[in-house]
Amino acid sequence: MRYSDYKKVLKKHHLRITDSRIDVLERFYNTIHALSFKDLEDQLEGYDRVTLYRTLNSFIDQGIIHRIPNDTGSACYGICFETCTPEQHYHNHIHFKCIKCGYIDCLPDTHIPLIDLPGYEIIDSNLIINGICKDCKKNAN
Amino acid sequence: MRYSDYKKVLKKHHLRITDSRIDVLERFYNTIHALSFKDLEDQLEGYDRVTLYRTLNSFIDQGIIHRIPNDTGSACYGICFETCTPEQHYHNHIHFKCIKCGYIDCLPDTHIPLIDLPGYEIIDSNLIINGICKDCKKNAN
DNA sequence: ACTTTTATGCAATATTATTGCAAAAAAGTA
DNA sequence: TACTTTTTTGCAATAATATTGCATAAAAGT
Repeated sequence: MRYSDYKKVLKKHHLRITDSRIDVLERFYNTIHALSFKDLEDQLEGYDRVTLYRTLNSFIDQGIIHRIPNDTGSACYGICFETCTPEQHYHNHIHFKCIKCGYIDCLPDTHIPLIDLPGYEIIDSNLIINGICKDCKKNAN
Repeated sequence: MRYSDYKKVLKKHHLRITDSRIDVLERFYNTIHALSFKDLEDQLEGYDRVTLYRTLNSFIDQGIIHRIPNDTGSACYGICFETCTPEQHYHNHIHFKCIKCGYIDCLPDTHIPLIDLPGYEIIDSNLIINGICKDCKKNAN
């Protein structure tokens, strides 16, 4: 993806073209893992922390990225595949968190099984699977 | 449950009997929802924040409670059903988070469907379903 | 009753996230 | 392009969440 493509993504999601948005977007498109705030902060020196937080929030609001629940306390963010709009996030892929390398990956070809919960109204669901990823299994021996 | 029962729980999990552990345990047994740190702090005045954090951590280590991932950044804790030991947490029930009242509930009679992820080694999984709980549906009209 | 081990409270510090506001940059318009 | 309006940025301050070290207190073991 090139600068002009990132611009298109931002335009499509009704966001102004700014340096930090282009750079953050580039990080998401060129990283196979989900990114934490800290990842972005380390990789994008020069921007104020506040700017990065606001950039992430604008992306979430506009359906460019989604927040991935995490029991460690610090949120992670994954890029949304084609389906999300400013009106609603539509993704129900599984997230995998590797306990060795710590990376969280979106598994785009998976989907969370439908669950029937009588009496409850289900809006969406998050499935995070913990385990050991392919790379870490390979490197184990 | 009475004081003597809470004592038994703590003993079974190799923890000393202290006031804060008894009181925190009581809160978990007498609350149908999962509890956040803030909930406990509000409900158990008189204990230092640090003591409450350490009490929660000792409960997690010993398999009395489990941490529930939460995309808001502040962790929630649910009590473990009979199955957990200091060696390993064994629970794979579904968690339900109501977007109206904000409460997270453990659904003890459910279980997370087994997922097959070729190449990955799965250790455990967390499924959090967001929606509207029975109570809030009832109160809606 | 005494000793050993563990937990608690306090103070300090670290980490993560948000807000207000003036200056800078982007987008819209003539 | 020059000008205006709107939004974004950086800085400083502050809030919210979590951890550590250490002396004292309490629990458990003998």
